[in-house]
Amino acid sequence: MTNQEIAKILQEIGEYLEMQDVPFKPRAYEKVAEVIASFQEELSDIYKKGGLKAIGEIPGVGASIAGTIEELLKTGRSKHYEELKKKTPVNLSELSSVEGLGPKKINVLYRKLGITDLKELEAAVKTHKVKSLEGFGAKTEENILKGIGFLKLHEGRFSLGEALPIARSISERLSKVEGVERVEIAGSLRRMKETIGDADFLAIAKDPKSVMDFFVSMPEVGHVYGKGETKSSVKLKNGMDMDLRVVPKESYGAAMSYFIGSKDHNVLLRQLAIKKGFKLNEYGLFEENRKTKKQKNIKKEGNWFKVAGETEEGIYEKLGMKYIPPEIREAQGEIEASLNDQLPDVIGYDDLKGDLQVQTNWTDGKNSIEEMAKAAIAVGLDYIVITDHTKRLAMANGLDEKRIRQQWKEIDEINKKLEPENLKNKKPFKILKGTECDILKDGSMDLPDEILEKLDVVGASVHSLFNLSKEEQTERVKKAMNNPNVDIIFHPTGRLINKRPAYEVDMDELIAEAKKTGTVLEIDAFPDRLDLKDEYIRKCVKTGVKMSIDSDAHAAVHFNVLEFGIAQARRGWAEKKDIVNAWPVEKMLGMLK
DNA sequence: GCCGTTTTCGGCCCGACTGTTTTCAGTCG
Repeated sequence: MTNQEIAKILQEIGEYLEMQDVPFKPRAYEKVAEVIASFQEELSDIYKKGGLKAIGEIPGVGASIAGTIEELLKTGRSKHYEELKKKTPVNLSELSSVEGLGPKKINVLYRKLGITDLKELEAAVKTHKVKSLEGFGAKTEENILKGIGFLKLHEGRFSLGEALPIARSISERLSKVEGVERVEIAGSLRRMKETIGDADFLAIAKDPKSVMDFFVSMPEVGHVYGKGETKSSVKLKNGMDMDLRVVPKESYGAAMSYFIGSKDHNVLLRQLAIKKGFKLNEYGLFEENRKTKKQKNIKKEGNWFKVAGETEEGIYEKLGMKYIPPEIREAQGEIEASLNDQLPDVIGYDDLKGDLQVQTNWTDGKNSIEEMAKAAIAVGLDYIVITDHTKRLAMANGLDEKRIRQQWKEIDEINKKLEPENLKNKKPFKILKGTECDILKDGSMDLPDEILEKLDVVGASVHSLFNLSKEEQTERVKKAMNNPNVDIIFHPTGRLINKRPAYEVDMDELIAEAKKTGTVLEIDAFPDRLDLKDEYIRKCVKTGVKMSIDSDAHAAVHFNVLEFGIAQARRGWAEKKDIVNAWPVEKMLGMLK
C-alpha cells in the first residue's frame, strides 16, 4: 500500500469519527493523514526496515494508529475502517468534495435520505428533498447544487500536478520495453497546461506490438478502449485516459509537432506551410515533386517529396521559423513571433536561484527551518525566504509579534550554521526573514509596520472573506499594495484548481496598481494553485510588472513543485528578467521596496 | 488518539462566516 492510500483511509476514519461526534480523535487521524500524505519515504519501506517500532516514531502516530498502519501494510485492509464504513456506507471522498458538505451533513443525508454518492445527492437536491431536513434549507440546497456543478465542470480533467508524475512513470517504463528507441510525452501535458483531459505518448519502436502489449497490460490500466499496431487507448483505474502512438523514426518530429498541438496552433502552422508552398501533416513536411527532384536525402511519397520530418527543428527551419517551446504553442501570437525572430527567451527550468515563499513547523509546515533550508540547498537554490503565516490565521498557529521575533533569532543561528565552509558544495546560502502576512478585511496588515519594515521580504495574502464584492476585494488588495512594506502579493486570485474558483477581483486593476507601487505578483507553483494563471502572467510581462515563482512549500519535499510554477511562467511568456527570484539575492532584494 | 522543559493525566488552535435558527451547529481555513 502506498502512503497516499494509507493517508486516505486514515483521513476517512477521522471523518467517520467526526460524524459520531467523537471528541478529539478526528483531529488526531486527520493530522496523521496529512503527515503521511507528504512523507518522503514509503511507509512500507520503513516498516520493512524497522517494523512497528519505526512506524510508531512518525510524529502523530501512537500505539493505536501504528497498529492500523501495520494492519493496512500486511493485509491491505483495516477492521476499524471497515466497521465504520459499514455503519455509514457512503462514498466519502466524493461527497466531501462538494464545497460546504462535511461529515455531519453527509451523515444526516445518509440517515434521513439514504444518500451515498454524488448522483443520489444531485437527484435529492433537484427534487427538493434536502431542504426540509433539520439544519438544511433552500439556500443549502442551492449551494450544494452549485458545488456539484463546479465539480462536474472539471470532471475528467486532472491537474498537472496529478497527471505529470503518473505520465512520467509510465513513459519511463515504456522506454525500457525491448525494441523501444524513444518515448516522449505529447499533448497538453507536454505543453504543461494546468489541467489536462488525457495523456498522449509518442514512441519509436522496432516492434510496435510488444510495446502495445506492455501498454495495455500495465497494472494501473482499468479499461482498454482499443489496441492496434500504431495506436492504443486505455483508461487508468484512477479515471485518466491515455493514448500511445508508435510512429516511424523518419516522421518523429512531424508527429511530435502534430501531437503536442495545440489544435489551433497546428491549424495556423499548416496554413503557413501551404502559404510557403509546402504541405504539413503528422508524417512530415512535403514539397511538390518538380521542385525537389534533384535534391539528396529526400524520400518520395506520392506526388510529394518529404523535405523535413525527423525532427521538429528541421520543420521549423524549412518554414523559416525559430523553435517554439511547447508551453507557448497556444495560437497566441507565437507563430508570428517565431517568423519575426521575436520569440521570448522564456525562463528555463534551472533558472531559479531562490524561493520567496516557504512555510515551516513554526506554523502549518511539516519541517523545521533548518530542514527546509537543507532541502532547498539540495535542489540547488541559493536562498529562501521563511514566510510563516500570521496570527489572524489561528488554525495555522500564525505568528504574532513576539513569536516572529523569536523566529528571527533561530534564522540567524541557522544561517551561521550553514556558512559555505560547513556545506558540502561550499556555495553561499542564505535564509531570509519574511512573512506571509494576512490582508485583513479593510486592506490593513495582520502585523504592525514596525515588524514588517524589519523583514527582508514581506508577502501579503488574502485568506478570508472570499465573498466580498469585486470592488471591495480589489480595493482591499490595492490598499495592501500601497503599504510601503509589502513587497509581494502571494497567490493573487486565491483559486484552487478543480476545487474553488478565484475570488472576485479586478486583475487588470491590480496589475496596474502593482506597476504603480512596484509590487511583485507571485506565481504560486503549488499545482492546485498555479496562481497567477498564464494569461495574467502574460499581462504582467507586457505591463512590466515583476513576478516571483514560489513553491509555497509546506514540507521539504515540496520544492519539487517549482517546476510547475516555471512551466506556468513559460506559458505566460515570462523571461528571466521578469522573475525576481531568478536573480541573485542582492539584485532581488534591491528591487523590493 | 496523541503528547509532555507546564502534564503519564488532562489537555487538545480558534475566529469568522453561513444558514439555520431565534442562540447555535457545521464548515472552512
